[in-house]
Amino acid sequence: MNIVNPQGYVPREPHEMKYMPQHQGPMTHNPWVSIPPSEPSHWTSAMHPHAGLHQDIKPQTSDMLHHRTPHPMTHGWQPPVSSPYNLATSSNGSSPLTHPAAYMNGMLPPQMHPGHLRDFQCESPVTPDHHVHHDHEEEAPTSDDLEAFAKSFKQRRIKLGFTQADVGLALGTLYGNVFSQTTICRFEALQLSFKNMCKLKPLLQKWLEEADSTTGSPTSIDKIAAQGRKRKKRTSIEVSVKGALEQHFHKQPKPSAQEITQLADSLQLEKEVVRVWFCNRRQKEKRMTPPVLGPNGEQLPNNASPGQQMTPTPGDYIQPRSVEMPRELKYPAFTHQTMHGSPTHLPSQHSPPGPILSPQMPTHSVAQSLSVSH
DNA sequence: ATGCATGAGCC
DNA sequence: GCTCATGCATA
Repeated sequence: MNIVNPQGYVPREPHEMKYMPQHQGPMTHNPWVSIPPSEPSHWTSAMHPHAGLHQDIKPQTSDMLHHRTPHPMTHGWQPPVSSPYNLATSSNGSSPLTHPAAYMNGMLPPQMHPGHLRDFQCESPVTPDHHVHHDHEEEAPTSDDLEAFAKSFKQRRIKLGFTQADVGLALGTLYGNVFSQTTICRFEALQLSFKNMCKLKPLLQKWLEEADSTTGSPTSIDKIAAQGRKRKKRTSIEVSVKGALEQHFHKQPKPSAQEITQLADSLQLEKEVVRVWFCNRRQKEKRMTPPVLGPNGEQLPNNASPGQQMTPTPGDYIQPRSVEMPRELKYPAFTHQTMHGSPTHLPSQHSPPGPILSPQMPTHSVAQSLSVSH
């Protein structure tokens, strides 16, 4: 009763098209709708495990810029009408949303490496020869820095009249790395991993500088609509079922394949759904983990300190990639409440039954170390 | 703003 | 199969 689409991908309702690019072809509808379900029981993998145009795979380089329709729109950018912001706070009547794009055509600032953001290290975000003395340190932001930056970023972004989506897009045209509204949103809300925050900060910082120095968006709005891949329709898990999952999560954050199968079976969910749920739950845990603050307010790496890890079992995954915390190590002091300027809604689903099993200590941290596999 | 999903990289 | 970065779709 809890699953929305028991049989896999479901054709999307047309009305769901949220943000359609203004100048998109009239029939650029949901890609996956039109694709004939050759595999009724499976959503994606069956289709084309490897198409060349996955939009998920970030178009690292600026090639996406070149896909753009060649219209000479220097001013083609139109303020997102849907955005409550654009008109909002432009104190000066001058609309900031127009501007001759200086280096919008895929030119990448020297310091950016479009293709290798993943390799970015918080420790060395910039090349040594690029030691500018901005009033912002790009070398190794502390979580305080990040928090402050994120906050001011959001503020200024709004002032300038841009939406999160605008920014994400602009990053694409400017540096060749497009990001979604989601990501920008999470950045502002500090809901990314520390490392990820570090990675994005310089980009956003740069954008910000651009944005308010030019008072406009150098962007050409171009949405490379999602194309190609078919995406499974989001499964909606019933509250009660979620409760059950949560419960299991507390007992066992990393259930074995068999346990998953079992659980899936008893909850009448697809195994994959359950597996993914746990993955996501763990991921979420990592960022929502209560700031395990030390006595003086110092924080402890709730991110499962790789350094101090005792004996990782094969099944236990210990951040292989550089996830080194900066000296300050203050990572997720980030909590939804702290950051979100709007105390408007505290996600009810977000407050997990924390106090249920472990009133005494951070369960997850422990769980993280306790490898459960096998 | 966030839940569920995808895919790369790694083990 | 896991983590992690990221995003579509949706509440």
